[in-house]
Amino acid sequence: MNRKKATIHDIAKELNITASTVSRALNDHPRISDDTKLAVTRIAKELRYRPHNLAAALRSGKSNILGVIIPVADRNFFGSIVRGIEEIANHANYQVMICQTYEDPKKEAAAVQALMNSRVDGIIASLSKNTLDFSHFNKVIDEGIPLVLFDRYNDQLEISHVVIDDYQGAYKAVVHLIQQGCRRIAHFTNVQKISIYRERLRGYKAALQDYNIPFVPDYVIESDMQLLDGRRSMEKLLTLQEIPDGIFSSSDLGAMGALQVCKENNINIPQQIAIIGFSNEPFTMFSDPPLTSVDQHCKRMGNIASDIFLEETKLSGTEKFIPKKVVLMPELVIRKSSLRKS
Amino acid sequence: MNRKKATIHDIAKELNITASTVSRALNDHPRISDDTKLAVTRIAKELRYRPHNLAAALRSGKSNILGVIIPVADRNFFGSIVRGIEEIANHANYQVMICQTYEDPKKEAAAVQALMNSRVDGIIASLSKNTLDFSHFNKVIDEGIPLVLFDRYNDQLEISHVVIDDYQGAYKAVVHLIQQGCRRIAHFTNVQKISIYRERLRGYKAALQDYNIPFVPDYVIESDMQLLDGRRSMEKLLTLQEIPDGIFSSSDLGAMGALQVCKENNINIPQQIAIIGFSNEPFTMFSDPPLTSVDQHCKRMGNIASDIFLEETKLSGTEKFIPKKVVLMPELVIRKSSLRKS
DNA sequence: ACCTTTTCCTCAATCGTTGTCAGGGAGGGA
DNA sequence: TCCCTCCCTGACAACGATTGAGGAAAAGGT
Repeated sequence: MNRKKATIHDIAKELNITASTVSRALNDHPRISDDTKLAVTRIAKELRYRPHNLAAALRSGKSNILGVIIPVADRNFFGSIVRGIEEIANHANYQVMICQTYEDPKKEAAAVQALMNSRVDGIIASLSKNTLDFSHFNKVIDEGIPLVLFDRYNDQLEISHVVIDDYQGAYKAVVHLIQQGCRRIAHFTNVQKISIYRERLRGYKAALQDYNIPFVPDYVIESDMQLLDGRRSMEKLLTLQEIPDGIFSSSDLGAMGALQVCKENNINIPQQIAIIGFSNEPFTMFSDPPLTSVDQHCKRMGNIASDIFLEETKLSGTEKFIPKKVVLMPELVIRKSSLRKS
Repeated sequence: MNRKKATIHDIAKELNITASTVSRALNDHPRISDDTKLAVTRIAKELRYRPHNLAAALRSGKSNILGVIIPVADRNFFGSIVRGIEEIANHANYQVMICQTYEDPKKEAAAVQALMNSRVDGIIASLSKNTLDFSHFNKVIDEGIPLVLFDRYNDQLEISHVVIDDYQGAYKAVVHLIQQGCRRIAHFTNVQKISIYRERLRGYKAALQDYNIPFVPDYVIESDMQLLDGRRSMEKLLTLQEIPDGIFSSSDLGAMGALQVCKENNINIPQQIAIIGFSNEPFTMFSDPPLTSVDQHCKRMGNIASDIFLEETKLSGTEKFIPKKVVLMPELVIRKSSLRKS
């Protein structure tokens, strides 16, 4: 019977008042008497009234939707981020709209456009690995829509962002290796397009220097750092005259690949070669030996990104917010793959 | 300068035509001349016109938003599902809106409500573990909004859903154990509220029966099947007079816990005890020995859920769709934790 | 009794698009 | 020449909510 949904007009008619009053009553407007508010909410319940977010959004210019752009949803890191974002956003009464870029800059631009068309109140995003042209993000800024980037960032941009201190993370990891007695430390890194990998490399070099360990170019191997890449990189290392006695990989998968190859060659980990990964993916704790890794506090990163968005939203309208940068200190999670002395 | 966004009216004014015509031109309406279409798109680009999805949604009653409800985003299973859903939905021009329930039925009901208020065109959801009251889902059905459940399902409902054949998955796993020579096979399961665990238990029992292996109640252990639960369960098993020689766990984490305890007790895996998990989480391939597990084809499940949604959307309006059930055959991924004979 | 304040509510416009209905102009057939 | 189509476009009213301005009634002060 009640096929059609009830609107504020229906409530208004029922009570012989206007829709305006109903609207204000429902929004707890101070200049509406408690009596009417009560009556309105009562009838609203009776008629099973449900607010029409779209209509409200259209009129008010506020959709209460937060757009999130991630490379892929099925990686622990991004899943955790999404969780962290949603946790906070939801409490502030925002719905989260998700887009995946699959690391494709074109899809990234399309996602931005789609979210803008949906009139999201803000966007939280992580750059795709291959993004070089950032004009789609500038559009967002130009429109005055709060934008927060996380993890992957580019210094050309002046946008709020939350990242971890990749430099420190790498530094800590390498220092730990040194303290465990490693002197020939290799490093797996990605092509140097994206700042996080540059920073980690920088941290790696700095640690070596601080401990007077010579930097050996042959020990730095570039790849995509997936499992297979890690294996190949390790195999390459094994052909050197001076085989490394420690590896700091910028990805956990890369580290795992190396670990597998070492085991297959009966190389003792950590005694002969100590290994450290990056990201603290869930699988790191289950390998044998468990893999030491650098934790990025993913969920927290998501929380903070949401917080920044909310802040900027609040400020919005007054004047343009100055970009805010939050740097989280990563945490070295020490496990057996790097622990020589117990 | 162009602070305000261009609307179809702006385009119309520019060309001395009406907004209706512009709208039709942009939507490639057949009764608009190619000339006007061209002119419109040209001016549209010039004015940087961007469609206002909300306005269109309000008017047309179609938001092109698909709601997704999952327990949590930071678990591989659900991340993959989300990815699978978005992949398809995005191609069909839908945006995906995400809600997490954290396994809380109240949050689940709230999520349904929120999505309905956002006038999503459909909802894809997985039940929270503790949901017993399904009225919020019935509301969705009553409103005629396509609803698709995945993985976790309840037979009280008559709703389209896509699940894997948990019975077969379990059956295959246990048969594999038997073929590897196991005769005393234990099973880790969850409390029996949710059908997937009941089905797996059923498959377990059936396999035993088919191979004339007696069912030993002591070998079935109920828990939440997290890592620690798995450990405790294994410890419990080790106190029995007849220690099992095979374990089929309904979760990978549970299996991992058992595996850890076995290794700590110098029990050879798989020779003394063979172990199989369920879900084929990423970490299963990295443990030592790698863990045999049952793959659920998560991403594919997401794809199919999206497909069903799209189908129902197409049918919608004609008559009510009959609920569709898709059952995926799970795949036993055999790794060393269960492989005795090479 | 009169004027001022408060308190509470109504009016009407508006957000950007789309669907319906009607109409103008060109072209063809008789 | 007239009428009938066929194409294309215009006009207008929704969709459901919010918002600012304005006004009636009640309350308060002198």
